[in-house]
Amino acid sequence: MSLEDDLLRQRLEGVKQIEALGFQPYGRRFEFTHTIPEVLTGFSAKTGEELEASRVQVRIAGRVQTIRRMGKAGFAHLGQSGERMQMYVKKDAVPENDFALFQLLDIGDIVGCDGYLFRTRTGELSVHVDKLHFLSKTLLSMPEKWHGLEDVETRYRQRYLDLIANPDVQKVFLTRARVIRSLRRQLEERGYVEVETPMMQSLYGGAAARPFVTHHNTLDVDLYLRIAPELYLKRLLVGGLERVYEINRNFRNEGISTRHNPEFTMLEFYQAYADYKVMMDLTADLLKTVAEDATGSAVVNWDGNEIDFGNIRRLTMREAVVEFWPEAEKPSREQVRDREWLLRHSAKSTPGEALTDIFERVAEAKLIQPTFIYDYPIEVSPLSMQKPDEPEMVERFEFYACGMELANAFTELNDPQEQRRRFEMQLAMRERGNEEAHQMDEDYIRAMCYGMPPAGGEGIGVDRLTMILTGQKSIRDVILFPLLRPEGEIGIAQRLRDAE
RNA sequence: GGGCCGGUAGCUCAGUGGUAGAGCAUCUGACUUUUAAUCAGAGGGUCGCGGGUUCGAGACCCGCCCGGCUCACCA
Repeated sequence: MSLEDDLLRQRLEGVKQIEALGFQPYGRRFEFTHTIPEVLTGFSAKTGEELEASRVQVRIAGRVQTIRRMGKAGFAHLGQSGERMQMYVKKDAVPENDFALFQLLDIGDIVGCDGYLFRTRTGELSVHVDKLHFLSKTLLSMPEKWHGLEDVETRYRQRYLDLIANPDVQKVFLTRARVIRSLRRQLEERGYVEVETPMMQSLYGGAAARPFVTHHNTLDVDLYLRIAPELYLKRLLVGGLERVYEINRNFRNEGISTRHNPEFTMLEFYQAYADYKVMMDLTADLLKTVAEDATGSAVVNWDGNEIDFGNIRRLTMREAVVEFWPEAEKPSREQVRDREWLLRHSAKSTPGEALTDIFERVAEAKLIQPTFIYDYPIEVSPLSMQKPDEPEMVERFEFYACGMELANAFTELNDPQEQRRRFEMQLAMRERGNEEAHQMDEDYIRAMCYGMPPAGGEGIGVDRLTMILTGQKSIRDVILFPLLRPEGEIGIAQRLRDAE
């Protein structure tokens, strides 16, 4: 018999013993007086004498993290929301069956207790238990108390176990929630309206990426999971919703890496009568405030670097190429706008694609401090408006930090004739085999034919922003259930059946 | 997809060709203020899977599976 099956039998035997003592192994509603964090914030400052004088009675609940039994008494720590509280269970202070129950507890069980607060001989704030409550039995053994759960694969596949064993993981996801809450609040304060647009689309667009395909049976049509909500949000601008935003998932059928998950969360927002410069100023405000809301400071540490969201540089793409050129002899300002020079320094076939390619190779990884890169070539920007004085460039910026692209924004193209020409250019690219070229979206053009207000629009990658604000180096550490290959046979049902 | 690294007890990890190990967890016993409790004892392993080399493989070779990092593409 394997150890694990042996353990399962022992635990199931424990369930019967718990029932025999008159407790329910899987309990019901439990009304506590304090959460463990509330007890700690409320009473950590009190001395033992003060606690003795006021005799504070509490009822708490949590998961058993440690047990130290010493004959006719013992200690256990209960964990809740990443904090822990010690309980002291003494044979003559609790009913007989409660002490028997204490003897049966396993690490990982969920229990509650009544008792009064006191300080132990070593000074730890603890609950002097007078009644135990059993709430839920664990049948499997918990990860080791000192190292926690470190196996990365298990942490992602069984995130619940990761959250139990590694309190810092809970903190990351609580910070993620604060990031999203802050973004929502800031946009709402500026009059933005949250909307939901289709995740399943018969035409996909708004970005350059390969899609996931699915099928609707009744309509008998193939549908794509969206790669971006952009084209729908701009239809809403046409309809008169002048400030809209959506925070939701995009799906891109591309590679997986520390910075890419096939489904990821994007904030997209559009503001009528604005342009990319307005969006840039707005983004600077949003990012500074979201950093403060999520972490308490506009300055955060990421991979050993102080990242200051209160101080964002602004460089054109060409300036960035010059500044980050790896050799001592840097190109001149004239060279980085010279068609021949650009094509000589890249394998791409147009000057604009070449400039973008050179920028990505030369500058992107070095953009550690928060930076806006603006003025992009038209070839890589099919939905952006041209610069009035320089038609081969568009009014577009991206935001970079920690060597990652975090946001992409532009003055939205609202001329239907020009949009039609851009789509036709993309179709030509598609026919030449570019799978990621934009599809023609006639309804989008039709919407624009009714008049789309001038507007600025932007997308911000919420997962990557959260990575920086929580100091995580892999996107999987800010996504609760990142995509992995399906696991093989687990076999728990069979084991439970065998142990019954 | 390429390159590099990893998979040994429930967990964290040792183990460079010769009897599969440690700590935590588990089980038994002792212990009424411990806190990585302590003390005494015990059980627990298809060494990711499949081939091969060898008198002998956890280790060496080949293939496969799963994961991590990285490059390429993307946000």
